[in-house]
Amino acid sequence: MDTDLTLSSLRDEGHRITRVREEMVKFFVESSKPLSFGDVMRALEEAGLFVNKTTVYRELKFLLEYGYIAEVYLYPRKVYYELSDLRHHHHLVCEKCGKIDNIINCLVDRLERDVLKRKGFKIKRHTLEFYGLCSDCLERD
Amino acid sequence: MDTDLTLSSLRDEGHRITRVREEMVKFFVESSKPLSFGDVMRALEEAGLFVNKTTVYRELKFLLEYGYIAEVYLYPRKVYYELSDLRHHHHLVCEKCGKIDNIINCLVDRLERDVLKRKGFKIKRHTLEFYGLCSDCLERD
DNA sequence: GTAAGTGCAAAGGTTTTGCATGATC
DNA sequence: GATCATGCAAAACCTTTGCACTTAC
Repeated sequence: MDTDLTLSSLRDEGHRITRVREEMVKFFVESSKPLSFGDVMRALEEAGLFVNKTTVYRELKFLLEYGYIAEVYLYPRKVYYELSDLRHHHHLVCEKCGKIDNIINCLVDRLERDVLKRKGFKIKRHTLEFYGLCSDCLERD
Repeated sequence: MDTDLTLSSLRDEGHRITRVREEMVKFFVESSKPLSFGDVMRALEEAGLFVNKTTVYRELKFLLEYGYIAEVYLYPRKVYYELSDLRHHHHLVCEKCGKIDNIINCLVDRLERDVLKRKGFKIKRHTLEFYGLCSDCLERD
């Protein structure tokens, strides 16, 4: 999804396009990794938009509510947000530098059928996060 | 690990065994699922121990610090704790009733070798959580 | 007796709410 | 101009800290 398409979609659904909304959508579309509340605040400031934190919290909630972004919970105890229409993927979290990367291959589907059979649990979705050392930190070791 | 062994281990490491510590260790040993801060508070009250929340937070921190329990982050935005010496496993979280169950088979190891090869990311650990409907909620549907 | 655990109150951090003002359509 | 977005202050919520008191060893 690109920024303009997303904004059109928002407009079509009857939502207003404010400066903050526009910038935040842009950040999410252009980001290759999940963004925290702080990441968004910082990005807005860097774009010259000095917005109140309440507004950012409300906008995140808005984008969540209308399904444009999704929440991701990563160690240590932090909430991140990312576009919800990304291809199903998982995260690589470097435990040294904190860098987050995505991997888009998911081999868990087979497991899911197995779990339903063994536990009678109908899986609707899953999260899979890997923690370790990114290639940069591996080299520096 | 059983309760007495864990308490002996704590004693051997020079830690004191208080009533709160003893009960909390017991809860964790006997629980088949991760416990939240609130779960622990409630369990203590049910055992007739009306303990200050500060004490519970401190005890959780203590058990974490000495590696007796580990943190688990589950939707929606909640921290849980579980024994850290459990066999490697994953969680089944029912999105309707909130019940949490464990599954002890992990087929992700193969994936990890793959990720190192493709991304140069050295995986040290991973978390895998399944969200869906437990067998009880499936039946009631 | 000493070191560690506990309770209470207060402080920190993060997220939400209420209400008056401002912007978008 | 009606509705939605925003800023500010205050509240709510969760977790931690400081300090005096108590308990385990």
